[in-house]
Formats: sequence, C-alpha cells, structure tokens
Amino acid sequence: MRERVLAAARELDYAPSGLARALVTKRSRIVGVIVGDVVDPYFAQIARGFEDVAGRAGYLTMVCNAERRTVVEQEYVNVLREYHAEGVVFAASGAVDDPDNAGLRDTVEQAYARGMNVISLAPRDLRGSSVTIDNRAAGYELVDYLVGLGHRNIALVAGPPVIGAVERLDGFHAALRDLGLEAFALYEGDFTLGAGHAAALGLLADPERPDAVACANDATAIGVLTTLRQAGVDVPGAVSVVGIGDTAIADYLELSTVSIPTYELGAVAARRILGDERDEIQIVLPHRLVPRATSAPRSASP
Amino acid sequence: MRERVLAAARELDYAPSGLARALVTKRSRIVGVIVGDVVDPYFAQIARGFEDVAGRAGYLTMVCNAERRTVVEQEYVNVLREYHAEGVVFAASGAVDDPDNAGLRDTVEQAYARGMNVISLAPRDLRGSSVTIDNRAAGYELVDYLVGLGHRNIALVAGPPVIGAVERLDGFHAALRDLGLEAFALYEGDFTLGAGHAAALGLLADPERPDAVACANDATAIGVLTTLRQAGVDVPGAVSVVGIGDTAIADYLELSTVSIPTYELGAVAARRILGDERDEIQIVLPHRLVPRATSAPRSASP
DNA sequence: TTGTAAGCGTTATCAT
DNA sequence: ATGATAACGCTTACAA
Repeated sequence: MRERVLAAARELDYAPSGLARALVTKRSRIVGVIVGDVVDPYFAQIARGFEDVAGRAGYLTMVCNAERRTVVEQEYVNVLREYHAEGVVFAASGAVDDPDNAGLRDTVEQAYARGMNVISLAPRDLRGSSVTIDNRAAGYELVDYLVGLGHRNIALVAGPPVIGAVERLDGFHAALRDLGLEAFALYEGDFTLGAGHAAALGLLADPERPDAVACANDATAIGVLTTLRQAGVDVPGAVSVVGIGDTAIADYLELSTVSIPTYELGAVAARRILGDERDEIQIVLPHRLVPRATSAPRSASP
Repeated sequence: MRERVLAAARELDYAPSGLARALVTKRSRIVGVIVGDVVDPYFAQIARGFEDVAGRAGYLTMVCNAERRTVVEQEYVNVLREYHAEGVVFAASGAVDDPDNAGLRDTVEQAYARGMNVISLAPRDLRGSSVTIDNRAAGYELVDYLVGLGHRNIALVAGPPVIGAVERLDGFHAALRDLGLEAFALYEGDFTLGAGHAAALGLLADPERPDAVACANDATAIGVLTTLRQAGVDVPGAVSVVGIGDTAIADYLELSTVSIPTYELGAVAARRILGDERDEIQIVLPHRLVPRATSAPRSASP
C-alpha cells in the first residue's frame, strides 16, 4: 500500500515542500553568510568553505553581498530572520567608527534572542561566537620576518579603517617598535590593487627607496609589486614586497605573504552552525608565514 | 485599535514569517543562481549583478556553488524547487559531452513545468530563456584585431571543453582562416592562471616565437603575460598577449581584452525573473574589444 | 500498519 | 472597519 503511494509520487514527480516542513518543524535548514564583497577572493573563499560543508549537510546557504555597508548587513539579518534562517555568519570586519554599528548590534541581538545562531569571522562587536585569525600577530610576524632578512627601512601600506585591518597595521608597528625601528613611510589603502599602485607611485616619487614594503593584504601587495616592476625596480633584488592573505594569485605571482585559512574559516563556521550548540565560543585559527620569491635578504649594495 | 496592535508588534519585536507567507501566496521571493565557481571573478560579478537588482526588489538570492559539476547543479535545482524558488539562473556553461546533461535537462524540465522560471547565462541545452554574449564573435574580433596590428604568427590558448569556451576557440580559428592564416600553436587550457603559465612555458621552449598569443580568458592571459615577462620577454614589444573577460585585474595590469558585461548579465537575468513573463526569449548582450598595453603593432625587427 | 486531527504563521474570503 | 474561518503543505501525536 505504501508502495502504491511511493509509486504515485514518482509518477507525479512529487517533491516535498521545504517551506511547509520548515514551518512546522521550526527548522528551516536555511543559513546566511553575509560577506563584504562577493568578488573579493577572500570572501569568496569563505563562502565556498561554508557552502561546501553546509550543503553536504542538506543546508541551503544564502550568500548575501553587503557591499561593505553596515546598513545592508542589517537589512540582510532582518530578511534572514523572516525566512527563519537558523544562523548568520558575518564574514566582514566592521568599520571602526560606523554610526550604524549600534543598529546592527540591536538587530543581531533580537535575531539571537529569537534563536538564530550567529558567528563572526572577523573582530566585531556582536553577540554570538567567533572564528577568526590573529591579525595583529600576522602583521607582527610579517615585519619581523623582513627585519630578519636584514631590512631596516620598511614602508607600510595600511588597509581601510576596519577592525581587522587596523590590527594588522598595529602588528606592523609593534614589531617595528620592538625591534627599535620605525616605519620608513606609511601609506593609506583600502585593500585594492589600486591602493597598492598609488602607494608604489608615492614610493617612486621619493628619491630614497625603502628596503621592503609590507602591505595589509595581497591585492595591495600585488599593486605595489607590479607597479614597481613596471617602473624597472627589481623585486626582490632592490625592494622586497610582502602581503597578507595568500589568495590564489599570490601563489602564482610568487608573492611572499601570510597564509590565512579562508576556506577553513567558512568551513569551521558551518560546522559550528550545524551542530546546534548554543554556547558562545571564540575560535582562533592559525595563520602561517609563506616566504616566496618577492622577498629576499637585503642586498649588500646600499 | 489597529494602532494598539501595531504598538504591540513593535514592543514584542514582531516580524512576519516569510515562510508562512510564501506557503500561502505561492510566491517565495527566493531565487537561485547556480555558478560554476564562486571564487572566479567572472561568476562573482554575475552574482553581484543579480543580487543587486533582485535584492532591491525584495528577493532573496541563493548563490549556489556547483564546483563546475553538472550533478551538483542538478541537486541544487531540486533543493531550490523544494523551497519553491521562483527561478533559477545557470551562470556556467555546460561541459560539451557530459553524461549528466540528460539528467539535468529532465530535472530542469520538471522544475519549469512546476512554474519555476529558468534562465541560462551561457549556451546550454536547457528549457527557458537565455542571456548570453556572442563568444564566437568575441574570439573572432580578438584575432582580427591582432592581425590588424600586423601579427601573423598567432598562438592560441584554449579554454576547457565547455560550450562557451569552445565557441571562443572557434572564433579564433575562423578569423585566422578567413585571413588566410593558421594557428602558430595551440595550447590546451582550463581558464586558470596555471594554464597560461604552462602555455607560456611551452612557448618559451620553442626556438621560434609567435608575434602574439590569444587566450580564451583573462586568467589564462595573465598567466602567459607574467610568465613571459619573468622570462625576460618584452610584452608587448616582442609578443602581444590578449585575453577575454575584462575582469578587474585585467584593467589593472593593462591587459588588452574583450570586455564581457558580467554584472549586466546577472542584472538582466534578475529583471527577467522578477517580471514574471513566462515566454522564452534569447537576449545577446554586446561585448567590446578593449585594447590596452599588452598588445602593440608588430615591431619592425624580425 | 493505517487513519484522523491539530497546528505551524500567514493570506484570503466572507460575514458582521 | 473588524472578526471569524478556511486553506497552504507539511509533521506529529494519538487512535483505530
């Protein structure tokens, strides 16, 4: 008898309604990951890691593109809540002095109270758990490595005023200070190729050259690297260039960098959301210095 | 009286349930876009374009990462159907002789019969509408441009065996043939930086140099470009290198390429899904040759 | 094993 | 304007 039903189901191409099921079971199997910019490989990799493990567990992942705007993040949290999402993950860092932070905080608080799991993948002042890396240490080790190579005049290219980027810069400065040095120069940046390009142009305009340039992320470093090389500067012969991130293209261009486990960040967050433990925890994933061909010991000639 | 209710709603932090609403109205406001690889900027840009306009219209976008596997696409269509998604968009090209194509075709057919809108953003043998570009013409124009520059010995780097890539290669060959030439060399590829790297290595191993290298996409071209330059070959002085795509990094590296309106592809698809017209249409978006600094007229010296 | 009834949070309809 | 009721497609619990 049940077989007849099953056969009929096959026949009529029946598929159960996830919506109806979610409504009655109170488990939507929907979860959202809010990224700053889908096009940025850093976020894309996180999304991939998350979706890989969540998808395998039968969950549907909503990748939400917030365009680095806090209000948009807040809107997404509300939409996700309307769809009874079981969790949200915030992949982006928050801007340092964003007036919208308070609003987001409240919205997240309410969603959390309603049973929504929340995980941040970068330092954020939000309820819930976090899975991050130690950005300050990453920055510190990078400069420490350059100094170990014999470099003394180290130029810095900062990231945008978001918490994670600020920590990296802090790490740069702390290492310099601990080693009795100070920055050769400091350029502003926003994590883009263009920022690196601009910084390199600034460097080129100066008659004095640094021994090395430490950048807040890979894109910036690549901007510096290609601009310098196109201007005829030997990298790493004359100047070493390093970044942070270890995105696919960094490996390819043989950029020395600090590897950040972006895929893992997403994957760990997913496991955390699926297991429905509600305690708030802080996980810090390891990073790793990856010396490659854009950094070398300081050359003998001045 | 209604004000008291509204006030209470505010107080209790009430938010309507999208799930329940979807169940009764038969409109989920959920739509999925299935990409081949979220990390690839080509797809990421499409996703961004789609989500931008869909989000503005109050729709929730599910970005599904199929890892370039047809079976995974099929699974996603089923999941989307369970959630009463109002539409799916296929952003990736299908593999040429994929045994899973038939299964996907059926699944899509059923979903379509159930009222799900479907749009392909690349040549695919699926029910529904399509928004594409003319890959063959893009390839043709690119080679035509190189020949116009005076190049005669043109090496080709192909993409993977997916329909769109095959068309680009077809275009390359057609242009060569029409101009009475034939390929200087042909390398296989898979749209990655590594493929370009490998092709360049092959080129370098040959005592004879081509005048130019036409690549199936930007990543491949960048692989060729950087490898050639690192080996001391002057680009574009000795060899011109061109790609297809016009991704962000292409602009930055001043790569000559054919611009493909990826964001628009997504945006147009979204408008199409939102307007609930059910007729099947074919839209072809324009591409545009973008000559930049990696291509130049053939130099006088042999 | 098979059937019946209630309920999830909405919208829609019809009556008040 | 307001209130009451059915229905959406499912799960769960309890009864036959």
